[in-house]
Amino acid sequence: MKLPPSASDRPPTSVDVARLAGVSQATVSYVLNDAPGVRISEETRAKVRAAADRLGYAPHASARALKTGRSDLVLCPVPDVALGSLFGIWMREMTERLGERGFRLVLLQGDAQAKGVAAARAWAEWRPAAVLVQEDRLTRAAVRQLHAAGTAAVVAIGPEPSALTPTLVFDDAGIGRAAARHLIERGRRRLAAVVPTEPVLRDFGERRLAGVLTEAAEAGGAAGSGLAVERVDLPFDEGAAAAVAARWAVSPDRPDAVFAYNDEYAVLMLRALQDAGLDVPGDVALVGADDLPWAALLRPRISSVRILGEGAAGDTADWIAGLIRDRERSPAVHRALTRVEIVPRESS
Amino acid sequence: MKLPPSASDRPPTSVDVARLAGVSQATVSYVLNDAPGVRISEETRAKVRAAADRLGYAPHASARALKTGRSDLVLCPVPDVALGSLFGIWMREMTERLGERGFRLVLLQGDAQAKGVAAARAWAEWRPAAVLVQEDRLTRAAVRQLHAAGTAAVVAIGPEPSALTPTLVFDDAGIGRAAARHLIERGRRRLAAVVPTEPVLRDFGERRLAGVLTEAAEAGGAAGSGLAVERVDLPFDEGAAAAVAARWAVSPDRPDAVFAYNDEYAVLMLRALQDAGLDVPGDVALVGADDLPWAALLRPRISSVRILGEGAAGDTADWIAGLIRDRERSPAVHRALTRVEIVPRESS
DNA sequence: CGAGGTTGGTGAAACGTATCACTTATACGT
DNA sequence: ACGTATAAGTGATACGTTTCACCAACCTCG
Repeated sequence: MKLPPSASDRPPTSVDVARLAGVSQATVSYVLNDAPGVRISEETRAKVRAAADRLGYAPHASARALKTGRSDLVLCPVPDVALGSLFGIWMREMTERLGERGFRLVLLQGDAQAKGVAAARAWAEWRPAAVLVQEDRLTRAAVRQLHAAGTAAVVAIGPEPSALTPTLVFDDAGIGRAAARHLIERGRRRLAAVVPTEPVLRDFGERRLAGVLTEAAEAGGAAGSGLAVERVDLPFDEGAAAAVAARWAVSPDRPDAVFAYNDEYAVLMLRALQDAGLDVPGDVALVGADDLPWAALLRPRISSVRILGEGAAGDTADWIAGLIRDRERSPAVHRALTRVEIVPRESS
Repeated sequence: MKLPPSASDRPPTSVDVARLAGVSQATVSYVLNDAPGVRISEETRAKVRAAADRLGYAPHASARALKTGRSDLVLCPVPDVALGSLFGIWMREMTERLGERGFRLVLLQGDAQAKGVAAARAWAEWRPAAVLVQEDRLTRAAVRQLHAAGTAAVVAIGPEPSALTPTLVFDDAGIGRAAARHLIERGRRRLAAVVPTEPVLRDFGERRLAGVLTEAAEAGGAAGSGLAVERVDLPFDEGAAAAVAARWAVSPDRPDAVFAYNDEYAVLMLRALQDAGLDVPGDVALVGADDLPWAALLRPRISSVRILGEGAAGDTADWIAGLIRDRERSPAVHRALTRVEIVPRESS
């Protein structure tokens, strides 16, 4: 393959394409963008496309963003890329669905500490169409900064609707509810819920615990009580888990069921409970969450709450696209990943 | 907090800042960029900065990129965000280190199928300073396309130096070597190495297997042989693993040690081996990799190869920055994550 | 045969920034 | 007092697009 006769060493521009095709630069723009309501003959279109191809022309996104005043970027600053496989699946699908609607989802990470208006200013520099960000990293000033910089949609991600801006609600409480319902149906009455102490996970843990409490309260009213919920704050540490298990081993009113936040904490609790001489599920039932593939391989196989991520991203992408188009006339709340189901196995 | 008296609803520009500060737009640019070799009084600098602050001015990154011809973006198209925690740690550190050098690392995902020149054209649109991408998604035409669009550094990520462009070598073979060395030192002679059949993981698996083979060959020469390595292609499926274990259970020359690719495959093999009546580590030793926290909690606790990610990113960031500055005079190969160590536990 | 519509384009003006080439005012050396 | 050096800053241009306002043919029809 020969190099096209490049007039210079600078990247080819639409002017170069126009020159090669023998048309004006405006025509190139119209053709390559398939501009609606513009009449260009098929013959000319073919010439332009051929010229663009020959030159390996790639439009200058920055020039376009400058001219139009906004980019097709949807920024998503994340605290940590490895937030779990569920997040990865959701992200991949969101990327695809937003792409179909003309947007490009981009992950920023690293500036986990950057919050508020300083972070907002950094995000605003690329004039994104939308910013998707964890609710607790937003302030009123940050939202205003982003809007002032032309960001059409500032979307908070959190467990409940934000007062500041439209919110994408991830229903972590529903995970706790599903776990609790399952355990109660199996006849368990004294539930424990693990809340991780790690910075990022704690907030999710709180919500999952809240779901357990909600479900227990409802079932308690219906089934005539006897229901109790114990909260267990736990770092991912074998010693800490062992201490909890040791306490339970000698306690007459120990929990007969544990919702362990997720499958990783479930294996932590499993080990501790077994080491303390407690049988799972005989003495204590155990439920994790996220349905990680390897959790089904343990002894006993661990029951888990599965979150159904597939297919839901299309609606969310539509919501975000709508928000970008017209923030006023779009619903301020969208719920994602609401479909959860228990996968019962040997541990409960 | 009151809104600054915004003259319009458009985002503030450097001209607005200049007007408010009573200076020219050029001065604003010089001050806010700390331009070297330009003499501006401290008094004026203060005025400009105050005005920018009052207006909530955020520079228009696209306008800057258009003017300067290049952006500070380092694009990293990844097939899947949840590539494992190690990748996450490495990414976070790279983001930080590149940030210190004036670059912004950005993750693109989703277009996993996009390869070659079409993908390159899409990446080139933002005129990134560098593109970091899995080696197998590059072609000669793609590299040329990116360079033609002004990308200073096209970096391949792969197990060995690419012929096309500078390469960031991730030494997966070293992981296999470390596992094999450990097992051989423990007196094992008939090794098996698991290679996942999943699309993304297979390539890594091949490299880890290659490391096992290398180490076995070297040790075989020294220790007087008897060493054998069996390759096990395995999907993450309990039935498939059980079939392998069942075959081994009745085989006189079954492996006495398995390197399971990673900790997840290790638990898959562990379950299958135990179900087949084989003792771990009595009959078969087992080693995983990635040192996931929960793998240490199984029965038996699983030995693992740990990759030391911390601290190595600074050198890599320097290398990439050097590549961007002067591609010709920079080394064409950089090795990352070369420090691995075995974490021996009960399973080996 | 000329008014008016349609087809197929073109010219030129921004968008917000960086930066080169100047300009003005003051200080300095003799 | 004169020329020169320096400090402090300004004016204007160009980067590559999109898009608005035109324009030249050609066709149609009374």
